[in-house]
Amino acid sequence: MTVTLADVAARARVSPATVSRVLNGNYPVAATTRERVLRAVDELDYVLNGPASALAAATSDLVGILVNDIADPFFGIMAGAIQSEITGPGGRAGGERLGVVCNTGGSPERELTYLTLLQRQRAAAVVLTGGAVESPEHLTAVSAKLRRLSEAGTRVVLCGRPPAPDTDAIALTFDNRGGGQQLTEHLIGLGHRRMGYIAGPEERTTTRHRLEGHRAALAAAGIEDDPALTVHGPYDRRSGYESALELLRREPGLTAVVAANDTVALGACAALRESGLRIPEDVSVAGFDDLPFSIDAVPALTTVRLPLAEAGARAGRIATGREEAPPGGIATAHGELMVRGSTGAPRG
Amino acid sequence: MTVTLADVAARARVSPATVSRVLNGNYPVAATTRERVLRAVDELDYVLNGPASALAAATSDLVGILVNDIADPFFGIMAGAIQSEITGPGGRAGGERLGVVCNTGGSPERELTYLTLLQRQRAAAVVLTGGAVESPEHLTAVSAKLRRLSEAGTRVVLCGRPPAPDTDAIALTFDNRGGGQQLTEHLIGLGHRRMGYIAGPEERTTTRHRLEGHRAALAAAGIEDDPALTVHGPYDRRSGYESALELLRREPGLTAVVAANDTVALGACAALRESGLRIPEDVSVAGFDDLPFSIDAVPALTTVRLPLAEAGARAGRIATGREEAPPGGIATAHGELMVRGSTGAPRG
DNA sequence: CTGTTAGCGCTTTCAG
DNA sequence: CTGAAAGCGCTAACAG
Repeated sequence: MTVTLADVAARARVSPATVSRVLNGNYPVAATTRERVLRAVDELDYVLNGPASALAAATSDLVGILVNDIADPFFGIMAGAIQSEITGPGGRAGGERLGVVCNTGGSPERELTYLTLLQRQRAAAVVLTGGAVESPEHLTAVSAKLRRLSEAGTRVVLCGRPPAPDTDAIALTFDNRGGGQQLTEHLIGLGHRRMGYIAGPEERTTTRHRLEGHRAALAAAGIEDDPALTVHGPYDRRSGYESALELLRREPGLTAVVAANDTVALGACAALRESGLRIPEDVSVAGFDDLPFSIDAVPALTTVRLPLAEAGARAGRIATGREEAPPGGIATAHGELMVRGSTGAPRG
Repeated sequence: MTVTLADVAARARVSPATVSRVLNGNYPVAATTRERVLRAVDELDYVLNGPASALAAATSDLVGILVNDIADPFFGIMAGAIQSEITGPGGRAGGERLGVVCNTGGSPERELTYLTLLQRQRAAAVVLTGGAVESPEHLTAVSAKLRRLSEAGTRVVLCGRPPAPDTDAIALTFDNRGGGQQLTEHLIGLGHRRMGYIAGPEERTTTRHRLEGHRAALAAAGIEDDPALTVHGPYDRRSGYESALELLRREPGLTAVVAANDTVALGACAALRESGLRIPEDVSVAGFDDLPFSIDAVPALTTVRLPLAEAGARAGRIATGREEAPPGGIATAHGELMVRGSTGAPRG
């Protein structure tokens, strides 16, 4: 029914082994033989059977990319960069790898499920993006899974995620702490003293690191860190909107709002505006990530640019073995402060 | 080295077939035997070999989702909805399907490549999202590929994409033409007569349909369709920015700009603002899609909301056989006009 | 309800 | 440089 490698072999009048060799291109084959085989492949419209090939070779051309939220450009940009480095010539059979992105929705269970699914597929590599959940059980469960994957020959790369202790995973992290600190220092430099902070979900590393940077800046400037001025919520617009309102309620004298990321910042802007406050005259607002839409906010958002695409591309290359792992298996990329219209000196 | 089904069988003191049966859960097995097997699986930390299983069963648990641009929330929202309906219990082995998204970058070649890769993996289903490229060669190539996939038992679903003639593909399309028409009718109703149109890439169906709707509205109102007032470009912010400038150059008397989608509209807004024009007092602006950020534009964007998540979820269910295909294999979802602050009556 | 027996289609030594 | 043969790990009849 469906065309198999044996059919191709018959048509090209060679053995199946030879066909396999030309398809995989990893073994010397006479030019004329190769051509004959290729012609037969073409004429029969043959497509290699991936599962059979993966079974025999004990590894597949699949590369999994895990993201927390596929609808969020933060992950979309990284995933796109990773995938474009992965897909293309260089895989085993037929020379093509299959880079696929899996959406965990931020759920630790789904992350584990996907990891198992990819392990089951004997994936060639797995790239995990975005902050990790810090619950101890999940951390050990993920580490164990990653170790098992490594043992089975799957390359594991973390992109924009802190290193996983006790694993062979290569980590390309972002300096969220440093970025957060820079941002708050900028605000302090403008004269702000009463600043609200809209943080991400409590248990994520990204949240914690950005917040730590913020607090480090406050401490360095001798500003008291009032716990009432920090509110946690998901990384979405709605959280920004509601948290900004809550902060205003708690401290009407606020002169600036620092948000966990750009999306949250946009929500905060909406809330402030609806409360009759001007940005930045009455309240300054800052975000994080510098996603494409941030420059279109009115006023344009002050934020910290993260090299999302660059890190993703590098992760993709490392995952496919086309680039060396960084020394020690860890590399840190720094953010760049982008000062724009949404921050200014406080009133009075 | 790695644990196989035979190891589990040995430990549970049953035959490999029995282990397979409890794992696939598609065959009666005594409760006590099942339990014994499950325990062995657990103790051995056994993970099914996907390729072997797929080879033997002649189908895999992979479901591919093709998107044009993974960094664009338009696709992210659809892909997320599709994937969440796909992943989860219901697959063959171990009860889990692997929904994976593939980023074509809008390139017809990469689309075909991914399709071949998925065919090679014996994917259970494939969902293609977003507008298709209309070049005749590509159209026939894709149709041929989809036919081949269907023949091999892969379910094919199109989501937000026009039907593919001569294939068995189920199509869930959007009424882009109707949406475009409504939007322009709204502008005409406000009194606009000189409107610029920033269209998407020339060869895509989505572009053509939205433009046709716009023109239909013009024609119905007896407004001449000046070709100079339509500019084509990619579906990105930059195109919106530059095209708006170009339109202004061609027709300084413009009172409204209709954009191919929200992202383009945002770019246009930036250009207008920088040209010293107020929105909507001097120029009205409208988008399409109603992506989450559109409500945060200042002023909020008038646009057409498309049921992205709903369509994606349905596509996911159809792809996994949990929902009937619509009659005739085609269903059309309509957009909803969202009138917001970015459109108003023209000057004078 | 459970075991036995053939493969699924490819890769990979091992010989030539 | 090419062929023959032995599986890879699982599923699916077919018996029992």
